[in-house]
Amino acid sequence: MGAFDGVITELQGFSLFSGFEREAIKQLCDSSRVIINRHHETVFNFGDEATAFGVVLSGAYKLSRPTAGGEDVIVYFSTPGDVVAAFIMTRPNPVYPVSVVAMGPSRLLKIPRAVYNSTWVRNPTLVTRMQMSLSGRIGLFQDQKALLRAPLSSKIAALLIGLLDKQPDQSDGYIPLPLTRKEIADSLGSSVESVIRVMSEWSKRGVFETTEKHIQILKPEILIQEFSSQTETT
Amino acid sequence: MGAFDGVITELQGFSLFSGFEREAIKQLCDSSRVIINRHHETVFNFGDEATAFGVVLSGAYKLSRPTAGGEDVIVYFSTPGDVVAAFIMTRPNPVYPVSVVAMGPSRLLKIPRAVYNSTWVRNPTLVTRMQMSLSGRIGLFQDQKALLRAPLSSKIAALLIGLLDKQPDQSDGYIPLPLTRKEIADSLGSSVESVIRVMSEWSKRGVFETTEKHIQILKPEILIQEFSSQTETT
DNA sequence: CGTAGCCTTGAAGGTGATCAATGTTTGTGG
DNA sequence: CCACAAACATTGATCACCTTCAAGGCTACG
Repeated sequence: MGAFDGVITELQGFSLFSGFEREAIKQLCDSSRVIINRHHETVFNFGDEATAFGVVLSGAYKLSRPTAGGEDVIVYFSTPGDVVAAFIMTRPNPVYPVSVVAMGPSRLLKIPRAVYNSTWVRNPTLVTRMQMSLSGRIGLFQDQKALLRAPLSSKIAALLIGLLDKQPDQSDGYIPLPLTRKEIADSLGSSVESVIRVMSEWSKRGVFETTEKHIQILKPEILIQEFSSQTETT
Repeated sequence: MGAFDGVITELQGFSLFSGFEREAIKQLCDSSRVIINRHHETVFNFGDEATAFGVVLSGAYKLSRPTAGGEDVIVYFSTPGDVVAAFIMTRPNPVYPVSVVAMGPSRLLKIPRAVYNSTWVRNPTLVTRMQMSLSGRIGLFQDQKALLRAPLSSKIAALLIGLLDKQPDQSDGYIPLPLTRKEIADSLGSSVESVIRVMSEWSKRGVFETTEKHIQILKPEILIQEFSSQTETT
């Protein structure tokens, strides 16, 4: 059990477990394992029987599901501290509602379903925190829905600002996510080409820089203005 | 307390409370009141301090929130048995994330926030059911996101089928909702005119009929085909 | 060193938004 | 009970944004 000590310390740093005793966390993570993933590796597959859920320890994972057209939609970007697939653990015969794929080198604490139903739901504090996390996710969906009629540039700006807001330290504008234009398009329900046209423009203006591993936002003001104002020539 | 007996029987009929003892339900509904609303009456206002949540008893309520453009987006249509605003009760100083407005004559059981935090979260069965309801809502959002690139006709078809699926008895294609084209547009992030153009076509073909109080779907096959197939001349 | 995935740019076309005008229904108060 | 305002429904014309299709270059990885 010594190998787990570091993990428990990591978990204590997440708001989900903040203030929890090490011993309590250890019980909540009974029989769980740390999964180490490389870029593009899949942890859970859409439609598979859901036997476990996870807590993101480091890196990031994208949650996606197929559409009728054969394309994929990215539903959510999970960053450290996020819980994935936990909310369906209480269902009778759960299947994964999304695929979970690593973005860059990432680590996930994989916890058996039985632990959720025996231990997690019995802990009132944890239940409350989970509900807050859940309602936060719903809030995100609602925010996105409110942007349905906004121009594509607003949606991209909102996405980037949203990702930045999730970072522990947002002051430097650094988003440690290997995010491709295709993934942005899949997340917004748009086409790669359109996303590129908007972002190249910003890139020229020095609004941000991207490498294959991260995004560096240099002028967040422009993004904020973009998604709050309706009248913009781009 | 006799006046409440009928309400408790109603609640027992909802999946949220199925199998609960009358006495248990009575405790969960401590200090709550039945609110009777007419068409267009507002129960909760977006941004107001959230002091209570609700359970829809009869009729329906639309959940909407304003957008940057001054328009409204309809986020969800609540029907009997649905819980509204419950998920934010555990937050420190909650405000309503949506406005709740009656669609036609409706009744809502309004429960003080304190009851949620003292009684509801202590009941493991109820917590599990709430989480299932919540994850169902998230599933809906994901389904909608998967349709982002689909033509408007598919989105409208999916909305109607979704509403029909929520009805206790769906076999007759009857949806007891006074749903306007504008509300459909606001729910899909589209314009009234576009919605009308699609629906008039269907109306001519006898796919459905609408009155000021309900929707009668006559040929669900056509709707199902519309939103599952990608190639359709309409 | 070849393939696959990603990025980029251009041209053409379509779906749906916007604007405008009019008809219809509902609810309200005199 | 009538008149009027307000909300909803409808139809047409125009236009913009974004998609689609096509083609080429770049980089990473086996």
